[in-house]
Amino acid sequence: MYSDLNISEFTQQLQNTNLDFQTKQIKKNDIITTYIKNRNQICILKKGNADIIRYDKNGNKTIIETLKANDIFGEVFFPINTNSELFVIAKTNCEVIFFLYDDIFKYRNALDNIFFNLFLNRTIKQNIRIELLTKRSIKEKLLSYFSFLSIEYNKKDFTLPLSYTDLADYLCIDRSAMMREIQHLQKENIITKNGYNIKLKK
Amino acid sequence: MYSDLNISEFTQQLQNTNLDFQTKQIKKNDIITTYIKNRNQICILKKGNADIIRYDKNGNKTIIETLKANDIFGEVFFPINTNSELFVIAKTNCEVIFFLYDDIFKYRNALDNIFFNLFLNRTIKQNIRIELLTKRSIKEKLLSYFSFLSIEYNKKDFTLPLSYTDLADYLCIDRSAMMREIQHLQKENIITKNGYNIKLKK
DNA sequence: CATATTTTGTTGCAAAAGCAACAGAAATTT
DNA sequence: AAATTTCTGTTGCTTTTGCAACAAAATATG
Repeated sequence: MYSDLNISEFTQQLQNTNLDFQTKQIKKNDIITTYIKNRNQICILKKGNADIIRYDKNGNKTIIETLKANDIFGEVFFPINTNSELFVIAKTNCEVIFFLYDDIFKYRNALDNIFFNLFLNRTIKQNIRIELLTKRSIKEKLLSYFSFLSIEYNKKDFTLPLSYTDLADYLCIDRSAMMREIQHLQKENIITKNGYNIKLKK
Repeated sequence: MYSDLNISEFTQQLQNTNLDFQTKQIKKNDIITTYIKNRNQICILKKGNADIIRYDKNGNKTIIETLKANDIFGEVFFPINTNSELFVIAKTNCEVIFFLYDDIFKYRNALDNIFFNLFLNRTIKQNIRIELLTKRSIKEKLLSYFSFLSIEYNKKDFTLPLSYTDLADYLCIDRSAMMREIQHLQKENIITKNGYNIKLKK
């Protein structure tokens, strides 16, 4: 999309640095990687096609992302969440370069690092959004959102940073249907609510 | 999230470069920017909160992204689509730094540029995904997806790069409901379909 | 501080989407 | 090339979600 990418040239450049990386061949239908908290892997798909997928408790498969040659992926980009294990599956035979975030980070200067981090934070934020939007019901969307807030604030009770009207717009659902679902969550004793204050009861 | 961001330090560093940028104060509820094709703006929100929003033809507002201090945004990250004009609205008084992609790009060396582009392409890809997932109905999700393929291939007819089963997983919808909707699109004469071949009739 | 505007909370009803099931086609494996 | 597996196409039924509407509460504005 933006400018020319030449991964094989890039790979050659890599050889001339001290940057640690590994290249692997992966067979069709095999697992390229699973996202593991704190490993902070960054991968580049050099050849082939792959999917980042998740199965939820109802057995629904979600394709989180489809990957093709030159795509970058890895748990660095994904805020790992207890409820979901992510797999990257080779759809065809693949060639993959594996890095660690910290190794790449060392290779950058001060001004670059700021941009690097702004990009990284942006992509993590987008992934949170995608994680919410891929949930199949209003209830799951809400619970995932509350769970993210709970992790962010490191508390079981927190104040919504959004009005309910805005929250519905953010989750792309009908506000009245959302309010109904919040009532259900209270009746089922999963949350308590007091104005914008939400408490997760588990 | 990853490492320490210090935007005011960053701003000072910027003063010592020849990088072109502008800083503006924007009042609450004012429009910070609209996304305009080919302007390739990159912005950093230095202070305040803002939303990236879209109104669809039914008047549904969608919050595409919520922005807070240190967040990066701009049309560089968004594949602009004829159906949707995006606005960035200040939720509080804001201070914003404006750059152009090309100016920032000049400031980077060869190895960096590859990573820079990989990041950029990744974020664009995520935005496409978010764009699809924020659509309110199966019909709109399908039409948006077809529209993206049509733009990517630069043709009104194209072959799906996914099975129908996978497409449903990608769009997070039920396969049978999706097939039913594809039938409707054919009956309404909006598309023709022959196996994995789709033609947009407009 | 009185008035206007926006947001919340709620409901009955309509529409959309999901679920289950299965036959036939296509693709893959042995 | 036969057998197995996966995918498509379809349908009736159920559940979920959206829509419309409105009163009460909260917030913003002159």
